[in-house]
Amino acid sequence: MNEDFKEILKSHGLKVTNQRIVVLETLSRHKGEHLTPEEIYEIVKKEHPEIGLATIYRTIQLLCQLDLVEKVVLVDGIVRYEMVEKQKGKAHHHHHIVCLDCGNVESFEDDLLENLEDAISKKTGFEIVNHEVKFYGYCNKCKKKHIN
Amino acid sequence: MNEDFKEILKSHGLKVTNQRIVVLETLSRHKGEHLTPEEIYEIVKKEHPEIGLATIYRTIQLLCQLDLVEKVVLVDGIVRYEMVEKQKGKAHHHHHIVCLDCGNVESFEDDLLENLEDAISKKTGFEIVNHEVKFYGYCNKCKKKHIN
DNA sequence: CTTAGTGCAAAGCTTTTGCACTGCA
DNA sequence: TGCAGTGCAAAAGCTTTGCACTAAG
Repeated sequence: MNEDFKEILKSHGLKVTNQRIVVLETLSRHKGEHLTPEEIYEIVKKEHPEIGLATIYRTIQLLCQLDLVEKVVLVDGIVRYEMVEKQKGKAHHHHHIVCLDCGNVESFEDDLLENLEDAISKKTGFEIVNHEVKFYGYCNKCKKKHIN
Repeated sequence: MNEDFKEILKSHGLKVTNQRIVVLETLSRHKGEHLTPEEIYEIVKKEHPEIGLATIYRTIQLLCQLDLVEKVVLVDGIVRYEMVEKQKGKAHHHHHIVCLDCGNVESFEDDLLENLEDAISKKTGFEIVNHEVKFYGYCNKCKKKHIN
C-alpha cells in the first residue's frame, strides 16, 4: 500500500517525501479512529520530532484531495480526519455515531440512503453527489452514567 | 411569539434584554436561512450598532440551549445557525442539502430514518437520541455550469 | 439595590501563510 | 540543479473571556 501511495503521488506530479509517507502511515495505523490535526501531530512527533504542525495540515489536506483521507466535522465543530478504507478499489459508504458524552466516534456501514438520493434529487432539483449521516447518542459506557 | 420568548427566558431565570429579543427577531426574519455569527452580527448592526459581536455569540449559544436555534456545521467547518421552526410545539425533523458550488443550504423534511435508529441502536449498543443527514450536490443554478 | 447581562478589548485556539532552507526528481 | 515541499514563526481567522459598566427585576 506504501507503493500504491507513491504511485498515486507520482501520477499527480507530486513528490514522494518522507513526511507524506509518515503521515499516511500514522493514519493507516489508526484505522477507524477520528483524529484531530493536533492529535496526528502529537503521534507523528514521537518518532519524527522534526516534522512541523504546518506540514501535518498541508499533508492531510493533500490526502483529502487524493481521497485517501476523509474530513469529518461534527456538531461540536471540531475537525477530525480518518483513513478511507477501500474495498475492491472503491471506498465503501459509511456513517458515524457520536457519543454526546465522551465524544467517541464510531463508524458503521450503510447504503440504505442511496435510493433516497433519487427521490430527494427530484424533490429539490439538486444533483446529489454524496451524503453523510450522523447519529448522536450515548455509547455503552456512557449511557450507564447518563441517567436523566 | 415574542411573548412566548419572554416567558421562556423568565422560566429559565434569565433576564429579558433588548439584545436577546433583537437577535431572536433577526433570526426569525430569516427563517430557512443558515447564517454565520458574523452575518447575524452584520444584520443586527444595521439597526442596533451598539450591540457587540460578543453578545451575538453569547446570545446564539443561549438560544441553542433553549432549542430555539439550531447549530449547523457542514464539511467546510463553517458554523451556521438557523431558527428552529416548530409545528404543534414540537420541532420537526429536517435535514440539509448543501450546494458544493455556491454553498447554498436548503432544508427538507424527512422522518425516514426514525426507524433506522432502532436498528443501529441494537447493532452498536448506542442509545441514540438524534440524527442528522446532509446531502451534498449541486443546486439548480450551479449544476448547469458544473459540467465535468 | 443586586447581580445578570453587555460592550470592548485582549487573549486563546485553530489553521494558514511568507520566507528562507532542504531535498526529491 | 531547479523547484516542490518543509520548518518555523508570524499572521489571520473565529470564538471566548476578563473587567468595568449598564440595566433588568
